[in-house]
Amino acid sequence: MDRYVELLKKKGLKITPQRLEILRYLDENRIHPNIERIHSDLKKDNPSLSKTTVYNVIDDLTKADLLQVLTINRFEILCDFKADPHHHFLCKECKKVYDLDEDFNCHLLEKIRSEGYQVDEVHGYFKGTCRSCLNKREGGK
Amino acid sequence: MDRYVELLKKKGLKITPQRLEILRYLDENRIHPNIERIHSDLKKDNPSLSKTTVYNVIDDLTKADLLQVLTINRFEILCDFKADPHHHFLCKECKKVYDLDEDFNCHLLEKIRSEGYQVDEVHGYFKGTCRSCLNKREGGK
DNA sequence: TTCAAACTTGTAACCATTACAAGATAGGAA
DNA sequence: TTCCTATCTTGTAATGGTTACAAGTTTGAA
Repeated sequence: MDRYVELLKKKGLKITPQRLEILRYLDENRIHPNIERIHSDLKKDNPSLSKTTVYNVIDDLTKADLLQVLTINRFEILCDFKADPHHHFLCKECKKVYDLDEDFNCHLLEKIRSEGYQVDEVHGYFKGTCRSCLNKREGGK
Repeated sequence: MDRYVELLKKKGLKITPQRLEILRYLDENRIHPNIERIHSDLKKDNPSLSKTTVYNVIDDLTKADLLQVLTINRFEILCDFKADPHHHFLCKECKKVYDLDEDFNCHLLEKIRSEGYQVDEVHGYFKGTCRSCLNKREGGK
């Protein structure tokens, strides 16, 4: 059985071509695309795809914990296929968002849990300038 | 000299009553208010205060590194008087944002710096349920 | 095969944020 | 102190991403 069909079934969601396409797209394109990007890319193969559907599907899949939505900046919603939880680096020059695969070894998390908070999500957003943009600056001198 | 006048002067910003009021308000009310809340609270003493001014001042003060803007959720901009950098916990039930004063002891930060990234900001957003809401649940049983 | 619930689509509405222009203010220079 | 210009504040209008809605379609269980 198709990997994405299985994911949807496991969550009790109906199998639709739109959901499968969006899941596959996000799994195969780990570029943290915004809604506009997802819509315009998938429209190429499915011209009738509505932007409203992209919003709806992203909502459904996020609620089902198959995706996560990044709020790393206030200008757009970025979508991220959620395999393992991981953190993110936003380059303020080229606006690219990089995955940080390693977990931060986090004392604070244990501490706030011990204080009685129930922690469901941990988002680490690092912002600055990526190596590629730093190199360009050097080169430009 | 007034503390807030000093802050603005240090950053080369003009001293205006609106900027002073907003700075003072955010310093004295560490509740991570959104634009609407800041505007409606300050309007009480200054009825002519425009919401556009609130937006402008928040922008200016953020650029001057006197404030930070939280993008902990995608529904609103929350403003935070920036003393020391610190992280945040969002309770998904009562929507309150708590300050986490302790730094997370972060290996990942050192690691990505060592890989050549220039890191200017670290935002830690923890989400879940706060103790107060957990207690209410227990009590409600 | 049937059928109700759920999903997709397009359009219209919403509303937070931004753009803009006119008037007011701050603060350095004379 | 007065003047003058750059900057700031204000209200209104425009923008554009997101959501609401209703009609038509599809899914999947019976």
